[in-house]
Amino acid sequence: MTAKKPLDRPDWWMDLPDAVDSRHYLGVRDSIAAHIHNGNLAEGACLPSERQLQTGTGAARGTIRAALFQLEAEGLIYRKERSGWYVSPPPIVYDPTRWEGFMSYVAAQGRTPKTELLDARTIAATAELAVVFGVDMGAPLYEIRRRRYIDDRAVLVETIHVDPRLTPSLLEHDLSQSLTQVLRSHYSIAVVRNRIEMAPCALTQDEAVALRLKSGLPGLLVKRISYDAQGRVVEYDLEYWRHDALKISVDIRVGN
Amino acid sequence: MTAKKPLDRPDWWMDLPDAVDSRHYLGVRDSIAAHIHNGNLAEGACLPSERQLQTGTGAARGTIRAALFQLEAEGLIYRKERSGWYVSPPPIVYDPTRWEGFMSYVAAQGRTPKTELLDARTIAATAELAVVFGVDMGAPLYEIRRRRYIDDRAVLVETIHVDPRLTPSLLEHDLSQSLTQVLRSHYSIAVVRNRIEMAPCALTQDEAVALRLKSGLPGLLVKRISYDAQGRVVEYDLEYWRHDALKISVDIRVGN
DNA sequence: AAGTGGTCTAGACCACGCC
DNA sequence: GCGTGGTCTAGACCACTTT
Repeated sequence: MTAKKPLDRPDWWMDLPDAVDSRHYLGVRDSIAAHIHNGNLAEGACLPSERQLQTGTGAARGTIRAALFQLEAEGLIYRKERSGWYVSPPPIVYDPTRWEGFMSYVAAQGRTPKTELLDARTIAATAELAVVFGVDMGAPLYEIRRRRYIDDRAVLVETIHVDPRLTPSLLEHDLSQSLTQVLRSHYSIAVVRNRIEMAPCALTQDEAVALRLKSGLPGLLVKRISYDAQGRVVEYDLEYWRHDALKISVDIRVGN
Repeated sequence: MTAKKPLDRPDWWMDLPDAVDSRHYLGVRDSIAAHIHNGNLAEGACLPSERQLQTGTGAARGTIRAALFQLEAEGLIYRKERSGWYVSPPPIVYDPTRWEGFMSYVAAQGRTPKTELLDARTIAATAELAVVFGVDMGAPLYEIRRRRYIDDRAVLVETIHVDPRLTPSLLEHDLSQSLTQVLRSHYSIAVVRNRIEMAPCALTQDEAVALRLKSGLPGLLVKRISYDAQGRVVEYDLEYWRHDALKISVDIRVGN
C-alpha cells in the first residue's frame, strides 16, 4: 500500500515546524520556505504541483499561487513554464571590478558554465550603436547573440556588438567560448576599462523565450562597454539575467 | 456638469495608442505603461483606483491587479499600503567604486536626500558581528538604525555597526547627517577600502514597516564593510533598499 | 492523453489610510 | 465613515509540457 499517491503531497510534507496558518498565503509561503531550508526540498528539486499543495489546506489555488509568487520574488524558487516550480540554486557572485569573463568566474565558484551561440552576423549600426562606437549610422558592426548556462540552467541571454575594424573576421572564430579569450589571443586586444550598468528590468518576449521564462518576469539588465588602451570601444554587451541568478560583490580600494 | 466623477477613470484615459486588449492583464499593463510614458501619468502621480481601472474594460479586479503587480516588478509603479498606486521616480545611480556617502551622491544627481535617525545604542556583539569586527562575542558595539529618503520618499533603512574603540562617544554626535563626514571630521578616520555585496531579497516585517511597504515585497540588500588604512573595520552597514530606487553603475580601469 | 501552470471571472470580507 | 488596497474563495477554460 505504499503505492504512489499522485494527487497528494509527499509524505514528509506535514513534518513542518508547524504553527503556521496555511490558509493564508504568507503561511503557505513560510511552510514551503521551511521545507526548502530543512532540506526536504533540495536545490533544483521540483515542488509538488499547485493543486497538490492545496490538498488538505482548504486554500484556494489563488492563495497557493500568491505564496509561490512571493517565493519567486525572493529568489527561493523559480518556474519552468507549464512544467512546474523548482528550488533555486544559489546565485553566482559577480564582481564587476575583476575582469574575467563569465566562463572563468562561474568556474571559479565551482559551477559549470556553458555558452551557446544563438546568432552571429553583420548588421548596420543603429542610431544608438553609432553613438556608442563613434561610427556613422549604418556602418557595419558584428552582432552576436548568445545564451549562457550555469549547471545547465539558462541564466542569461546577451547581445554583443563589436566593431569589425578592430576585429576583422571575428565571426569566423568559435564564438561559443570566452570572447575575452578570442580577442586576446587572435587580435591581441586587451580590455583596460569597463563601464557597467545594472538595473532591474522586465524580460521582454525575446529574452523570456530564450530563457524559457514567462515574458514579463523581472530580470536584471547588465550593460557593459569595454575599452582598449586607446579608448576604443572593444565590446558593447547587453546581458539579460534571470533575477535570481546573480549577486554582486565588489572589493575596492578608495582612490585618495 | 464638469462635476467630479469619482468612480470613473480620468477623461484622458481613453487617449491611448489603443490596439491593446484590455481584457488581458498584459494589455492592461501596456495601457497603463503607455500613460506613464506619454506623460498622462506623471512621476509621483497617483493612479486611478483598481476599481476605477476596471470600469468599462469588463476585466475582473484580479486581472487589473495582475497588471499592477507586473508594473511594480518592473519598477514603473509602487504602492503605498492601502493608499494607492503611484508612478515611480527614476532610480538613483549608485557607483560602489566612488566613495562618497548617500548624502553626496543623491545630491549630485539633483535629488534631495534626507536621513532620519531611528535608533542609536550600544549593544553586545553577536556571533556574526564578532567575526566581522574581530572582537569577542558580547563586546560592546554601537548600533545605529536610520531611514533615508530621496525627495521625501523613504528608499532605504539601514543598520550600521561601529566599533567604539575606534570612535568613542560616537552616539553623542549628530547621526542624522553623513556618517562619513562625522568619522572624518571628529575622528580623522578615512575609509580606504570597501567591501560591498548586493543581492535581491524580500523585505521582512521590520524593514517593510519602516519603508511603509507591504512586508515580503522584493527589495535590494546592500551590505558594506569599510576599512581604514590599518585594515580595521570602520563601519559595517546593512542597507535594505526598495528594489526600484537603485541602479548600479561602475566605471573601472582593469588593473593589468 | 494527462497533468501542469497561466489566466480569468465574480463575487466577498477585512484592515487600514485619509478626511 | 468612506474608499483604498489586501486577501480569499470557487469555480472555469486554455496552452503548453510531459509521458
